[in-house]
Amino acid sequence: MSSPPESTPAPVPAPGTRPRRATSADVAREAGLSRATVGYVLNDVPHQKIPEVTRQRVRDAAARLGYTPSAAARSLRSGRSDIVLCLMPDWPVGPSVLALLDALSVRLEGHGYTFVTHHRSAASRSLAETWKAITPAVVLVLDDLPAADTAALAAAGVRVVNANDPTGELGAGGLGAGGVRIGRRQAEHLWERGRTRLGYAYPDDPRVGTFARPRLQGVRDVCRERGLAEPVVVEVPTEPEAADRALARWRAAGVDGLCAYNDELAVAVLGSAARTGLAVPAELGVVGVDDTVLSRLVQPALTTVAVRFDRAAARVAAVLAGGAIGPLEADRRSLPSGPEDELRLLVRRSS
Amino acid sequence: MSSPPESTPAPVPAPGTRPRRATSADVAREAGLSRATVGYVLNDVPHQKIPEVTRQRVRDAAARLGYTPSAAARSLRSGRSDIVLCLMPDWPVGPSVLALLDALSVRLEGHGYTFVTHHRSAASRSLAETWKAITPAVVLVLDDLPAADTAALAAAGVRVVNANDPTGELGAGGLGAGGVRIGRRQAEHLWERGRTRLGYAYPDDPRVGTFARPRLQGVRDVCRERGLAEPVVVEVPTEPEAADRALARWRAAGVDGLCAYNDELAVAVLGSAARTGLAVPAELGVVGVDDTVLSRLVQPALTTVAVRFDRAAARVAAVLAGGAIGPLEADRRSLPSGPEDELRLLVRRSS
DNA sequence: CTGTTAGCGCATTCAT
DNA sequence: ATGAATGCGCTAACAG
Repeated sequence: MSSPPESTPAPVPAPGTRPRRATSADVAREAGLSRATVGYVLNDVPHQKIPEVTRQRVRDAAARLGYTPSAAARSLRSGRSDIVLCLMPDWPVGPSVLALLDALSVRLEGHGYTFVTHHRSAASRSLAETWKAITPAVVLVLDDLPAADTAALAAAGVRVVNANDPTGELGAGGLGAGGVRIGRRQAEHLWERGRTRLGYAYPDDPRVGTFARPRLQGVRDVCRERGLAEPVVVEVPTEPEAADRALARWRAAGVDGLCAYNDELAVAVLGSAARTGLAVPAELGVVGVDDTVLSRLVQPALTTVAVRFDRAAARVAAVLAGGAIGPLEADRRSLPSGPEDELRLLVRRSS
Repeated sequence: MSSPPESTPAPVPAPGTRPRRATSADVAREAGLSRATVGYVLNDVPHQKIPEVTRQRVRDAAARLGYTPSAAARSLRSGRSDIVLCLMPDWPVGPSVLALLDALSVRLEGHGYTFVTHHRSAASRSLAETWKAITPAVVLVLDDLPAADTAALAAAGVRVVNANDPTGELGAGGLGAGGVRIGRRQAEHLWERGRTRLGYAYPDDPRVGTFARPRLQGVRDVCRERGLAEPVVVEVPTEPEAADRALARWRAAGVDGLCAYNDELAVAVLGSAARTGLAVPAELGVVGVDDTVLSRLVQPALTTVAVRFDRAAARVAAVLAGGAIGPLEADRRSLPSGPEDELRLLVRRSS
């Protein structure tokens, strides 16, 4: 199979063998220049003064050959690739996060990066294996990372951006506008509708605590500001019976307005209300988060807080791409608006 | 900031500068051997006869230095990386697909691959940019790929596996047990429950046709075999009004058993039934697909077909990892069971 | 000024 | 068990 070294050192690749990808050397040959010159032109190196004619010659040759630099060689040289690796949490992400990923992907492409995600689960091997196989330029972490991994990544010189660290590069807004604002929006809405006793449906899964805590905090803040009593927080596993029990507790406490961690829990409450004959919204107003497709389809249709991912993505991408650019700078650049504009309240029937 | 070249060309990395990653040369030095030997040992090259003592010496040194081969150098040499790239469709994937990805990730890691996904959307740049930046060993395509991209990938020698191509490497089972079986299972169940006139809720989004068509086909097949009339197929956009209209049509046609493309559409129908006062399951039996968390939470709880992703993933991973292994071989190897065992019917209240 | 030579970054593998 | 070559791109130092 291996072709023995021909006596004639043919620079012409054997026709029909395998259409080897064009390399910078090929471009150099085609243009009648050296590989160095090709590199300088194609990378727009400032120190080198190369006349426009030559530049064009190189670019033409590159185009003719369909040249694309080898990512492997490039990252071997530079130590890192153009890849932004997003580490997905091991809990099931909702559609909102997926939408954000889509938007983020487009955004980062605009900055010359390639955006990929890695879904790890409890059974996964060490994270180190993964990022070493990719040598990403940046790692975007959606939930918390084990300290060991954080340290290892830092040691390897990989920039780690944590989407939920208020002290991190993304600032308090974090990803998805920051949970506090979401909770605030829910509570404000219920208050405006005349609800005076709020409840909170908190997720059962400890893994989503990073997201849930700030949201609940937002609700708490509003209650305090408006002079309402503390919200009645109930942890609700995603099971019908659990929802029934939770609903009973809220009823006993006289709750008339309920903020749910997300649409899923909100629907659980809606289902429970239907079973037990509690009238929504007459007796209880319910607000979810995510604008899941289902939130429009359930009966009654669910009022929910949606995150505008196009905006959130723009902000996050700016931070990820601009290494030195802090969140404030980034905001001022590409966004006239802050994280608060990334939220939208969709009022439907359930509130 | 840039450190000028010292007059003393110190082979010792300046302490405290940057803890450069250990290379195979470092291991060689540490073990007092050559880089070649290190390579042979660490890669278990069969032709080379290296005594066990030496092997151990190398392994110890590698462990001591925490050596990990540079992925970049490796793929520069070999022409491809250890990455399996999954191209996500540009339509919103459901939780079932996500679960499969998780399982697949774990599985492929077992085969020495790194599994990453790329979410592209309509606004994305050319796919070529993406895979050239990654040089994956295999590309797993979830929906159809533009012909141009398929050709380009093939030309570059990248293996493309299409999850939904019955003629492809994954065989008729495809990913997720193949849609036909899913539809069959839904219809069989309704038939067993005494439903004699079936309806089908077909998704509105043309992009999911690849998944929807075979599922509907499965329902059709069962109707034919059981001597039932053709199912009443209605395209249902995910909007409440649309669901209402669809439900009206099914009622008019005397439908008493409904198969929905997925849980989402099933819930839409459930919501519509609740609004219009149609009794489920008394007057209409409803079966979804996916076992969404929500399917348990809605009222009435939804009967649904779940895919066992652990099994499906094992099968797919075996095909992806074993280049030469056909689907049949793969099945025989790691799975005593075929794709039909990858399905499970969860009977709840709605049927 | 313009463009070249040469060597680095790492792992793999043939020929010795 | 090893030296040397290979894969490809980047760039400091240098020559025309």
